[in-house]
Amino acid sequence: MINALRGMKDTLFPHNEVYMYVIDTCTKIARNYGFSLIETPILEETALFKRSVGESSDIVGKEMYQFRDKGDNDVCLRPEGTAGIVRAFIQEKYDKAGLSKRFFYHGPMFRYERPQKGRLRQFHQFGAESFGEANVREDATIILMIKAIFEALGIGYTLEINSLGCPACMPSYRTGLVSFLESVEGLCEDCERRKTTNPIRVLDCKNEHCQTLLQNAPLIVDHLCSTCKSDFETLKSILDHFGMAYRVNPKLVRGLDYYSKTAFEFVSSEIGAQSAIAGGGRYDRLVEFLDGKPTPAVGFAMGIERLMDLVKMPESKREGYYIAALCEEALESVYTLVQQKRAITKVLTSYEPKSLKNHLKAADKFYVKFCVCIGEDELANQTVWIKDLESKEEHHMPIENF
RNA sequence: GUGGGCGUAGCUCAGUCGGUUAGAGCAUCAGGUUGUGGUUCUGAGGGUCGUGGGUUCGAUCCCCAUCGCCCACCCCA
Repeated sequence: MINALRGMKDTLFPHNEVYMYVIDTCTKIARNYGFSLIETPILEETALFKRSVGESSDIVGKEMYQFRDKGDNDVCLRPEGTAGIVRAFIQEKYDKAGLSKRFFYHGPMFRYERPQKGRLRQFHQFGAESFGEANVREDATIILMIKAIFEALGIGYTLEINSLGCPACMPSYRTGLVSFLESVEGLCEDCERRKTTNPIRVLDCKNEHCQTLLQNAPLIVDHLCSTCKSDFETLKSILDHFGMAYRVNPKLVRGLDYYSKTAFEFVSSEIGAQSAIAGGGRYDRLVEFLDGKPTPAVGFAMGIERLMDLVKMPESKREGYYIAALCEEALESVYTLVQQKRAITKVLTSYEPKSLKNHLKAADKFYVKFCVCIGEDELANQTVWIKDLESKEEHHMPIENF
């Protein structure tokens, strides 16, 4: 027997109903915010991710599904959505046109990791990217949009925000932090490694000993330039104004290299260790990193599988018909009726004549609203017998009126 | 890559301190006399006890290996 690859799942009913519900809800809200759908290829040139996500990140370093195709191109299954969209934005020359554009997307992403709760090798994200808008209100808008989505889906969460600074203030903070870290003795192995790869992440270490050593570490929020600082204040005041509760987490670092200024993460406490359900922020420099004209941008992505456990689905309703025969002679007219009715609504049937009791059981299991049967009496009178499975009302009607 | 846990019916799991026909619940199917569902009653089908090897008179149980799944670390959605 051949099974699906590790970390890759089939999605079947009723699980995929939840998936569709999430996508539909997100899509509707994103449209209200002026975003339009973009679809980019799942396979892209490896260089795209190396340059955008960053060589130093784990994603590029060890988690990419990378291979050579038959034309000897170095390609990758996309590990995240933003890079491809930025590529498309530039390829369409929207950067040169100086247009502001808002896109949303959803689909599979691939990372070669050990699967665990809330982590798959093929997983799905819904996300949105806004290009050309430097105003911090756009950052706030995106956070409020996610808030609207989670409220619509009935998902509880907490929001953490941070500012990562900009090219004016981040580099000097970073060197300051690194020299602080150099002065500290006894950091854990991971942190020693992070000192060079991603020093800010040291602040986020879960090792208690490290945390005590880091008590006096400099924090980026205390070293923001005046622009970043006032933007961060504006962001917070907008969130306050709209009743969006948040916690400033000065140690919040987005995993991907391209973020600047606003960084945020929506977290759920109900889904295991992988608790980030949405994350995003501003990435004003990514477009130029990918050879486009400098264009400010901000976006987010949410992990659909992580959401699916939390979604409260609306109650499903009985829908459609079950149409079946009580005797051999009725099979043909049943089959015809079924095909006719399927032009209008959901119809299930049985190819075998069975007892009324069996058909009712089947109809109930399929969760349709009406059970329709044709037997000897109905054939003789050219009628159908129809029962509403909710109200339990039943009656006959002429077959041509059905 | 590193830890820990687990593989017995379609699903969720019992169980055998190693002993003869391996169990339950749910699900499925068939019945409870004439054509009435979601509740109930009766019955049936369905398992090479993950795979391979070893120990033993005898292994689903003990040992080794292997594969797979889950959870956690790392990192992220």
